[in-house]
Amino acid sequence: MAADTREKLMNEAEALFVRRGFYGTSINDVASAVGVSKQGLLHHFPTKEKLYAAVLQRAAEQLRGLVAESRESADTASAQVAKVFQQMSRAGGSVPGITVLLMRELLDNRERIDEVHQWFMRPFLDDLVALVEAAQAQGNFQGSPALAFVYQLLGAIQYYLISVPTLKKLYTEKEFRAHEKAHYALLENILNS
Amino acid sequence: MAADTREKLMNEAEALFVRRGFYGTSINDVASAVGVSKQGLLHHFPTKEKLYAAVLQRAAEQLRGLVAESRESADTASAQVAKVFQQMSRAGGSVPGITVLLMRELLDNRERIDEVHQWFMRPFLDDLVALVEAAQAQGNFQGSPALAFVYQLLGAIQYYLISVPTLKKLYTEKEFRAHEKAHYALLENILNS
DNA sequence: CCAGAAACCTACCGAACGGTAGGCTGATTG
DNA sequence: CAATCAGCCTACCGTTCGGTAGGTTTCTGG
Repeated sequence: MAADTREKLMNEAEALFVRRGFYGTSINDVASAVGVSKQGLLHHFPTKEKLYAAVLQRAAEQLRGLVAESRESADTASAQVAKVFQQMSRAGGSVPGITVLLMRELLDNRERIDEVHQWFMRPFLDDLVALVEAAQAQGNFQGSPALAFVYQLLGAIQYYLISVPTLKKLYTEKEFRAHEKAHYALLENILNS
Repeated sequence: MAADTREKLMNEAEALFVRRGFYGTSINDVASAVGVSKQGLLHHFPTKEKLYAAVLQRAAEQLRGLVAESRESADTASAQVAKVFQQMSRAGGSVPGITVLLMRELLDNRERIDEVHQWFMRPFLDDLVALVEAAQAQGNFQGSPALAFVYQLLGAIQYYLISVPTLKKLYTEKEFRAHEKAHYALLENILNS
């Protein structure tokens, strides 16, 4: 039951950090959403930063897990790359939330030195770059260095993902659907180069 | 002097909202950074939201101004499009800050209804789409609807921009320079299609 | 020259923040 | 069976938050 509460706290914290960011989320909100007092939370995570770090760490592991999964489920390197980015770009599942967390990290940690920040991005980027380089060695994705290629895709995918709620408000249902379709077609096009 | 203080407050507020976001910025910080008491600030902007809205509005106007400028300085539609995105992707100037503001808006306003939010994005997007459609009518940027094309570029550019501080920490100076060069080359490539 | 508005101040408020102190309870274990 | 300890609680602390009340100075137009 202990690990259960801990996990519930992390789930709720992730959801709230995603929605409102680190400063916009209070540990009281997290705790009461789980049905636990603030001090119950502080028993598991002694400070708010520790809670945030735990959420980030788990998210980073999930991202790397996504790469590992794709590596197993497809045989050619280019298919593996396509699989990873397809998984990331689909709106269902836990990836969009992690995407928002990652973007918030990029925005918030622009100046302060944060060791958490480094292991959050670096291994994931390294995995992706290695995968793309393997595909390039087999003749795919020519024309740009692997990191630039990865970044182009990450940017297009994640920017679109965080824009979805806004786009739904800005455009009619029909317009949005058309844009959604065109967006995925454009990604497919890049992934088949 | 009155308008002067007001402008200084908006400048400082923009810088702090960019660095720490809405929740992470206190009106006290903004005021004392300008050398004014908190109530001096509240005289010009009666609530924190009003201050934030004023900053957003000005940023939106600057973005539209960027499009208007580019429209005058280049003759062909495709050259105008290229000019806009080149201006946006260069790190100097005020665009990166606005970019961060815009991304924070996308992240924070995912659920709450915010009329401010709408005019912040919509006119800028409409301008860009119109420009791209004009270029498409002359044979450029084929293959994707204008909005999807715009979004691909916005995503790649803005995601890279907010990543720069992190990338500088993750990679060596030499690696970063190489990535930077490859990134701009990739953008050029898209803009010449 | 003077009335009034604009600009800015000190003092204060209630609420919410992250965090500490210390107690209770039920399961584990020597 | 006693001791421990994780798990969780109530009560409280100092600080900071956005915002109000009300006064003072400075600029400005008739």
